[in-house]
Amino acid sequence: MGDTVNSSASTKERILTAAEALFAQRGFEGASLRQLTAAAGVNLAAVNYHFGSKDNLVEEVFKRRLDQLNARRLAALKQASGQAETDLEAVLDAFIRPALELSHEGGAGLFMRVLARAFAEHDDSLRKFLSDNYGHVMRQFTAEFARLLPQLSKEELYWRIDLVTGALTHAMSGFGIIQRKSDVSETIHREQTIAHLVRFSAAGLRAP
Amino acid sequence: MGDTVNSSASTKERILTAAEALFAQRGFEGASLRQLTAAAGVNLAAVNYHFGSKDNLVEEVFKRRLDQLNARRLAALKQASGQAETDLEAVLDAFIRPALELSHEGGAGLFMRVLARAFAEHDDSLRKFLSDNYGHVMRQFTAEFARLLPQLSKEELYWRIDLVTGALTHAMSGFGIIQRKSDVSETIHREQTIAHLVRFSAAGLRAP
DNA sequence: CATCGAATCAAACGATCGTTTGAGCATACG
DNA sequence: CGTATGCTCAAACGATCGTTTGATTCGATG
Repeated sequence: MGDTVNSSASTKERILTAAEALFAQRGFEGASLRQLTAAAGVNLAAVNYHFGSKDNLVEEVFKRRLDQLNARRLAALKQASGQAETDLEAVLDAFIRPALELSHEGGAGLFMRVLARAFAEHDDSLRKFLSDNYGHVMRQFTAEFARLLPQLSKEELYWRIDLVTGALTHAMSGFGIIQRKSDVSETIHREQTIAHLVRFSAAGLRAP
Repeated sequence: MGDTVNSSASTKERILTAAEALFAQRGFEGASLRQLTAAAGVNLAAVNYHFGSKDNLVEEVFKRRLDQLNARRLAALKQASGQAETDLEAVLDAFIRPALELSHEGGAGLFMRVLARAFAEHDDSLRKFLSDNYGHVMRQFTAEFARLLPQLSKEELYWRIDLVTGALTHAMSGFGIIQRKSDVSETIHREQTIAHLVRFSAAGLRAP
């Protein structure tokens, strides 16, 4: 296993990139700072020097990608809801596409596995962290869904959005039975995944 | 934090029960044998004596619950598909209900968080393990879904079952925004969860 | 050129990890 | 009674963990 980082990047960037990939592979506790710094090609002490602690590094890895995801989702939602006739599929696409795009790009493109793992870690401090960094985006999407699905009660709507999130997280984690075939490009596979998710979710949201 | 185990159970049982709860809380690598044996009220060496290694213990924890889940799902499917007119909702109930029941009972009732975490861990050996222990059950459900949804191509069907699994896993992990309110009993909350999952999934499976 | 501060380095720190050891205890069997 | 067997126990093993230290390097600044 060779280095996976661009040696021209700054030490901080190289640590973040290597950490993202290694956390996705081995988990937060399973990935040691020695493995991490070796993969990044930096000194062991660099993590504590630049980030203070391993926990802070974990938080920075999250923040970096969550900020991207939030920004792309909001931009996509703004465009979708700006149309003359906004439809449910367009809003779902704005919700789903940025997440899947981020899970296939950037460094080793493994951030979403990290996120899926974090979902399973499931402690309250993480819940609060995600709520603080995610809440306003989810509220905007929820409002748009509520406008498009006026027949649903608030509780019913929350439930269904939650289930859409579950299906999306599962698809992003790459754990499902569906594996990309070698004769299908990654881009095409992603588009198929998005199409399946949007169709399935739209029907689920519209359920009688 | 006091002991959480019945002191009358055998050492092996007490280890399994404590391990299930602690793995769910702290993860497989985060939960140490010293925490685990202390919670179980047994000696540190007891794990290696009875299970050989920590890895074997993890596997036993999985096997114990997966066997239960498989048996209940197959029994429920047999009953559902034995009806004169089997409908999609009944098969989905047979798929979903045993999983949610198991996630709310047994020891601290936390096994499904362990499973959800394992989904996120996501390495190939685990995939193979789950495939070996899960495969025949999933094949039976898939066959029944295929009979009830003849308009779907095989690939389309696999995709949608996978998304149902994602929604179910997410709901089981308890991470969603929906929290049980204190004035709702656990049983009622579970029934509501099942109802939402079945309705959402049925619509998703039937999507045009 | 001299000096200062940021960055990097090898080395070591104490803590904790999974596992092993060998003695001690209890019950069952001849 | 003597011994064999299954189990529990305190203690220790080496390995690895995150973190800290103090020296060293290096470019920028006065």
